[in-house]
Amino acid sequence: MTASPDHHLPGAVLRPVRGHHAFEACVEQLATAIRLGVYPRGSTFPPERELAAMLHVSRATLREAMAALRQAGLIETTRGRGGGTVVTLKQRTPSARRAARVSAEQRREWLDALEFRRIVEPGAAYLAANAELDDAMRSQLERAHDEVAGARRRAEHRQADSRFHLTVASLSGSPRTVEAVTSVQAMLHEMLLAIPVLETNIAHSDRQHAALVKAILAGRAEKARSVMEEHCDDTAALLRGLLG
Amino acid sequence: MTASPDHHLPGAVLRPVRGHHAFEACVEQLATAIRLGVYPRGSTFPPERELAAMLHVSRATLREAMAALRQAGLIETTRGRGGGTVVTLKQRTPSARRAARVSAEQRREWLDALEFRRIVEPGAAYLAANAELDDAMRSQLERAHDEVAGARRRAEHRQADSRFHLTVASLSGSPRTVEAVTSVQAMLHEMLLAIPVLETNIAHSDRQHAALVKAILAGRAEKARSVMEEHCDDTAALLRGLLG
DNA sequence: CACCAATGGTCGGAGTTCATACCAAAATCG
DNA sequence: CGATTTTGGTATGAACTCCGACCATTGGTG
Repeated sequence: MTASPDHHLPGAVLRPVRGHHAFEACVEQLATAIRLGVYPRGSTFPPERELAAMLHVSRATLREAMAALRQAGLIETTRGRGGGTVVTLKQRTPSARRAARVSAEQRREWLDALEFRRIVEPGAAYLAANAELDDAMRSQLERAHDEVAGARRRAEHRQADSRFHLTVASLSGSPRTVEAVTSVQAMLHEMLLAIPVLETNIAHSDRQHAALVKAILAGRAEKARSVMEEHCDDTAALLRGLLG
Repeated sequence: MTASPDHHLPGAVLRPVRGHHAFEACVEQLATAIRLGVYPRGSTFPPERELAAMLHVSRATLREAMAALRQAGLIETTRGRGGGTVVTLKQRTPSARRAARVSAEQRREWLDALEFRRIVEPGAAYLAANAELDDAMRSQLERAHDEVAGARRRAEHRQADSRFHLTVASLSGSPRTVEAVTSVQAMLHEMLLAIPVLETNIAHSDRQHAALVKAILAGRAEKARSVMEEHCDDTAALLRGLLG
């Protein structure tokens, strides 16, 4: 029996096996972690050998990536006991001129990320609400929420918001879900930097966060999901409007 | 202002930047495409130069991967005009002894994939139902469904089922969603090969597929999603029971 | 039958990444 | 003050991957 594949599937399913170089992927992942507030300004990276192990690259490759981050002014390194790498990045607010230079390809990628975000973040909220959360986890969620509410400057608020979403994802207990949410949060961050948005309705966003926290802590999975869907839809509607 | 990161986030968010070698990733992706029925037995791969471009690897690396697949008996290659690479894999049914040797790490990974599947496949169905589908797309979906219904042998049915799910994902119009569904379908395939399951209720599964196709073609996004959720839950319940 | 096109196969050299070992700086401790 | 520990920094050789060019096979065409 001979058959040919449905002609649409190979093109849809096959993809670059590894993306760009290890070095570049390293830079990107660390820069993303900094920008999303996983390593806020003033925080320190794990020691090189440990971080290389976490990223599954050689120390040489990691060091090359670190050199690039230093060059970009994101980190500073000191040697010797008590030394290490400190994050120095001062977050920057969006530039009003960036969106005009966004390519059609970039636009498509951003729209795709918004679609995917609307799948994975509500899914994460649903799993988090269904999970058996211990007191430490519940505290993490409440603290992450408080940090958003307590953030004063916009860039600080942006990072706190990312950490909040990443915290929800981590409570899902699903590594694949965490990875998916990390990638969409990275893309969202990129979009919000590139697109000059009006101040989002932070009070409204905080109310949604509060409702989400309440639903997760109460174990109301469907409620958690629908609040997160609404939250994603609100951000997406704003960004789509500006992307055209 | 100095801060340390929430101690849970770096561990959750940082991940291997590139996985294993390009060569190994190549083998894995092509073997997965074969096993999921994207390239069924008797079908031919695109020419080497084209396939290398699709996977973003060198011809040399691709050729090494092809050599490994030949060695494994999955493909055969002939040179000259009208030559190329033909899939020869005879699908195999699950071995009753494999599940006993599954490591705890593998088990965790599989359970994670089931959780993630329950997020991304309903999400894909929802997007597909919301998408503007032209006649060609509607035909693809109906044909994929018919192939599942018409498959007689179990391994053939398994591949047709995968192609059906990949087709739904491709109709979502979201590359990230397609990638997510591809990865969970690959993992599901692995699980179903490793775990000796009782014959699933194919008639029930077909009814769920039919309901899903109907909902997607009618543009009923919420319905499509809930049917897919039920479909995922049924498979997951069976597999979880067997995984312990 | 010669030529051409469409495929796979091979080669050489360069770039990237890795593993291992060892050196240097800086802080702590006895 | 010397020894130790904890960090970053450097060097070397091997493995992996890539690129470009060219060769070989096979089938189609005029």
